[in-house]
Amino acid sequence: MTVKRSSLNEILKIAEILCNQRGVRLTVQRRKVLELVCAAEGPVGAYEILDRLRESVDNPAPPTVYRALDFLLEQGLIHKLESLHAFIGCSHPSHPHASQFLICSDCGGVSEIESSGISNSLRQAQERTGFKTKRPVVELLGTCAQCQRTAVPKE
Amino acid sequence: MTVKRSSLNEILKIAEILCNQRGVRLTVQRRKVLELVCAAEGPVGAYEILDRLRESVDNPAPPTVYRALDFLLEQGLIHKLESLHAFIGCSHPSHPHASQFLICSDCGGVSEIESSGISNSLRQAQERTGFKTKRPVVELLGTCAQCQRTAVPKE
DNA sequence: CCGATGACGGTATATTATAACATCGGGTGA
DNA sequence: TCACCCGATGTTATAATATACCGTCATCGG
Repeated sequence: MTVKRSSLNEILKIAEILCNQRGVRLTVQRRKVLELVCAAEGPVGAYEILDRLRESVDNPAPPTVYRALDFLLEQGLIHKLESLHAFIGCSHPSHPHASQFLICSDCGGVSEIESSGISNSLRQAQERTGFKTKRPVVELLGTCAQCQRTAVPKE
Repeated sequence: MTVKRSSLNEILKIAEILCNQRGVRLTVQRRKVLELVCAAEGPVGAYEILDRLRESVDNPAPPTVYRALDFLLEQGLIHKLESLHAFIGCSHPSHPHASQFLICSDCGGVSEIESSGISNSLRQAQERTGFKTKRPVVELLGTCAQCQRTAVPKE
């Protein structure tokens, strides 16, 4: 269910191809921001990206980062984690999809899952209500299996 | 599926009872903030609450509002809409539950639904992954049935 | 060449949220 | 009664997140 993360180079190559196919430009900044987001261990905030961008760009300002992030979001190359105000690389950008996120508050780790069960039930709810979803936000905040084992046994 | 919203007085009464049962204090500020959130047409931001609070409190500061909101969230009397940075009264505070929200970007309306299908599929995903959810965030951003009809027919 | 468009730089500021510390008030036990 | 604790509140300042706005530049199609 959990999707394996591709290597950075792989991701960048896919991104390049996708943008070409779609006739949109993966410019230097956009590419750099994508790289920073995907290279990160976990989710990264916009200002964290901004900081890391300082190493390769002269004096970047917030709009620079946000513009790139907006583009990458539109292209489905990254996701925004609303509950964390942070961004994370998409595990499988090649096809459009609705993802769900398991966010561990202990270790900070995030798993992107793509559960057909969840997608189906969401779709059914939409059919019942006539609501048309543009962007689904499904984020489960809690404790991952690993951290549950590591946790203090009693207390 | 959509839950009818109770009247303001009803809500306040229920809140009072619940807090008594739980041995927590629904103080004047907390009650006032709950009232403001529930009286609002749709979701309200913290600073919007702050503004409205000025009418009944001398010179309220952000922490006043956020503290009250935190309390109300803990007690399940309101919900936070992460994707809007806004708060909304809980439609059915009497029992613990996981809600989902349909957020219309056209009219700004929000429906709270409680779909067993969605809950079940989320639970299944948790069982598969061993993840333990403390707080689920399920927000569908899009267009409500009403606004789809109202929308420009072609374009 | 011209005009349109999209990307970018840069400044300022809006918006959302919390840190830190002082105070107050009500209950509890000595 | 008094000392004490603790939860709630007041107050100031600031952190963190996000966008408005405007000018410039490059590219592309006509």
